[in-house]
Amino acid sequence: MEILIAEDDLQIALSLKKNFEEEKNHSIIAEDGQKALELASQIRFDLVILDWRMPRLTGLEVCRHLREKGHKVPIILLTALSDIANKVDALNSGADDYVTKPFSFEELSARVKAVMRRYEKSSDVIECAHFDLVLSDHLLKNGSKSIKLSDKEFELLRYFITNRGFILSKDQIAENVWKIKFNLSTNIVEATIKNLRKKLEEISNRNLIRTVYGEGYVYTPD
Amino acid sequence: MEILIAEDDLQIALSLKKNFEEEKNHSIIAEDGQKALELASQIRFDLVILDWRMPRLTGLEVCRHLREKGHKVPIILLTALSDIANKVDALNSGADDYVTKPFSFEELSARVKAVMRRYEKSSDVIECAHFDLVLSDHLLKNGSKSIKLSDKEFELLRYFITNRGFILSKDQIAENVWKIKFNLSTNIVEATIKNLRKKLEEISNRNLIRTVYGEGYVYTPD
DNA sequence: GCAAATTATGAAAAACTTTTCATAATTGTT
DNA sequence: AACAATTATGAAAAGTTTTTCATAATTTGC
Repeated sequence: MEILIAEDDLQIALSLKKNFEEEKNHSIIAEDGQKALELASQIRFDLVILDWRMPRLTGLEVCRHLREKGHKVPIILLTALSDIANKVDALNSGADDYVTKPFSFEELSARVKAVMRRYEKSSDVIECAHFDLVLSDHLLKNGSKSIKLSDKEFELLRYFITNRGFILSKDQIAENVWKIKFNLSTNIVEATIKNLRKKLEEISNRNLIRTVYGEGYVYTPD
Repeated sequence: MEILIAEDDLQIALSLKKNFEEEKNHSIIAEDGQKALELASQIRFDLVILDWRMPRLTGLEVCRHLREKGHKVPIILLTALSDIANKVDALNSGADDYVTKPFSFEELSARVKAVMRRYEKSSDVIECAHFDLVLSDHLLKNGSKSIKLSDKEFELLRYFITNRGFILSKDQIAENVWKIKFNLSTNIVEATIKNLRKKLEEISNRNLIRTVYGEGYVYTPD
């Protein structure tokens, strides 16, 4: 992992660098805000750690500039200040998290992991028990097979997955997937569920969508 | 937004509920960990707030159980403890964030917003200069409009975006987007570029795909 | 076990997407 | 400016997806 450490206190910066290196991560130190902004604009980092108080540009300013330019890199702010207004500012500036000084490397590391987990989780693939769902490709995948879902099948499955374990009525499904106030004169939900079930069966050899008579359907991944 | 507040101190719980309601959010209070787990398993919440110290099950235990069952709902832990080990535990348990008691509603609210922002934005959206591209929906969006791309248009645009600034030959495009060894007897690339250009023009009022005569096409977002 | 309600399914119809093809417009070269 | 090559475009043809509809199968309560 490539980390940018923006911190003017060289003692802290070097200590962080050493600790990150023990975790097999590579880091680059920027000694002021301006340098940090330049580096982050030129090099692709996996994580940016910004000290709040720095010469030339504060961490908050660097963070805002990066977000304005559309950079999505995970950012953690280090702040020596403990008052609430600043914490609120930090989170509203587009930073993903902040750590209050003084902190142990252990605490920073836990926050880094949490932030990275969030970024990874919100990735393009939802890993389900019996298959992976590739969001941007609308593709069901397992080790050997790969099945393309139609638009409606995909949206239906996504709705089921985000509400796994809950009974979803046909009205609810129609409203959320088809975005129509449900009009009982159609059985489009049943028809699409039939097609989705067929593809889910093909990939998982299971019936993952259970019918609850009179109430609706439940998606149960187990 | 539907919020679950798990907090045994009724005074705190009711104060949170009142504050959330002022922000037009609906909340349900669970007075112990067991209740919280049951509610979260039955009802679909947009956010779960768990007090650390609760009768029957601690917030941490509720959090772990929910994550084990595959629930992806955003979770924020409230902790009265300030020692590092617990903060680390909190983030490693699958919670998205934690707030240390005592806290102001303002601080909790900022954290809620940060957590929700992360869940919503995630990496499902590529923010381009003149529009957003929603990957899973194959949708071009700006403030006012929303245009659906067909599968091929989407894959073509994604290929252009990931290779912005580079001239891409028709052979390259055909090989990467259509996954066919190119067979010069078709003008499918030109045809699809025409349609994609029309939609990009509609959303951005610009010709973002430039033709380089004899060489190919370049996507230039500026 | 029967009747009423509900859900499942195959197939036709309607609506879209993708591809092809013929022709028009543009570009670079001489 | 004229030409040859390349790219753009409208429209038809082929292929998919979405929706509808009629009928079959299943479930629940009596």
